Amino acid sequence: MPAPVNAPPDNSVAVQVHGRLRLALMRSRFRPGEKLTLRALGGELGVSATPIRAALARLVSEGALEQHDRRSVRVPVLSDARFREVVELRMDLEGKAAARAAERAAPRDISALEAIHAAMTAARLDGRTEAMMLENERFHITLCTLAGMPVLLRLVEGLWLQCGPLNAGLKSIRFLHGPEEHPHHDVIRALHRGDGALARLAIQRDISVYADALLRRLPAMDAARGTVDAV
Amino acid sequence: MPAPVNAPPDNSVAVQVHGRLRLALMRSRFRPGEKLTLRALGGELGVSATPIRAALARLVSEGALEQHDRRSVRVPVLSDARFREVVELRMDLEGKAAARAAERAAPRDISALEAIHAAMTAARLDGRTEAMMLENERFHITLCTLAGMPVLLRLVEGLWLQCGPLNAGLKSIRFLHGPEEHPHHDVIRALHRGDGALARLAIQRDISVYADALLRRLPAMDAARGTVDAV
DNA sequence: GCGCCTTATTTGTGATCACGTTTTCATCCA
DNA sequence: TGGATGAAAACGTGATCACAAATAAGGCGC
Repeated sequence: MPAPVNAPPDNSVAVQVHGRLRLALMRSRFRPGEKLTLRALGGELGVSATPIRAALARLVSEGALEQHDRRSVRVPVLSDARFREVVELRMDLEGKAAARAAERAAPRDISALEAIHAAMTAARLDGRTEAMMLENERFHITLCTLAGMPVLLRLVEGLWLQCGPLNAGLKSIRFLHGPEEHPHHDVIRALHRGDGALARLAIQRDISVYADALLRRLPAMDAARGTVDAV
Repeated sequence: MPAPVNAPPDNSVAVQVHGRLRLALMRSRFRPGEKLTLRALGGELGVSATPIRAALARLVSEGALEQHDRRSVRVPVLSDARFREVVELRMDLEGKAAARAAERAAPRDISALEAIHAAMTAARLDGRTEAMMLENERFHITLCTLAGMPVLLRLVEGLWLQCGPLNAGLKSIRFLHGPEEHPHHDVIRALHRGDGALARLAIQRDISVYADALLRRLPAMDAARGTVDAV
């Protein structure tokens, strides 16, 4: 076919590709260090190189991909130190967002947050790990939304995208704490009380214990899936 | 001409355009709310639409531009609240970077910082405001580099890009404090002593007094150059 | 003189092509 | 058999084209 004939149904093809690649990145569909080529992705997704180029450019700017030299974009390797840095920044930024959210959240906002955590707990009990992690992300992002700070929200989303590839791949981090003593409950309690300092501490504890558990399992994971040894 | 004939001299045309647009944004060459069109920019820069598209996509992802609906990227208006938020985040993030830099900086790093501040002071005394603000940015960015936190550095660069358009347009903010009591001196002193807490406070004070002065002059500036009233 | 409908221009988008560079692979000589 | 060499395939890049949607312009009826 010589040109696009039918109307774009919902959104631009480029943003669709961007979303699909973003999701694939979050789920570790690509190995760290893997080189992404335009024609291969285009053939796989059934589109030409143009929207792929746009999507890759955006992902590079968002920090989700790296371009070592020009003419090769790669999935970042996310070293140990880099992961620690992302976690530290997340604790600062999400901590601030939680504190601000506690001072602003309306009851219905808190209810929405409780619903998300309930869905996450349900997925956890059913063993649907991937759905659980998706709901976990929704919890954190929604909390940041409640802070009413759009610039901060963008920053946090970017950090999630960067450390997203690590989250997938692990299967059972489900027994860090019992369902009743999950740090999210402390966050919700703090929101109900309007206690900003408590909300900050709670979300920071949540991030911290999760990251620590991830860091302990990280060497084993690296050994399991073969990371592409870079040039 | 039907196709690119000569070899790319130094860098890709797309990144050149990206840099030029980024610089133009920093210097307020575009009015807030102005719509940027592919063909117009392409004609102005003498390139086709393709590299312009890539550059605009990157700038949108970096937060330097907004796309209200699809098929129209605009220069953000940067409301009062948004500017305050960017400043608050800069204080947090650059404060952390300064503290970390104080614990890590080698003497030659501090010397480089002093040289930048000297160049900035010279530009200030000569009345070269634009050069002064450029050196000021170099000071802040270099300080963040010294923290050895690449992710944090990216975030701060993005924040500078977002509030950059405001910095230009004002001419004489030069008399906030005498040349000897500039907050940068406190930062450098703190680096020499390896005092992280002091460095954080100093850079935060620098950001704060500058932002306050800017906020006071902001309504007058908005009245002066006509902001494009959005649709 | 004013509002609505039709037409013309503009704009973003995706596909395709041409070109230069890089990488890969097969061949050949020592 | 091993390492250098040549050709060929692959890749990114920028220009160009065709098309759809949106905006602007123009003309008609009232």
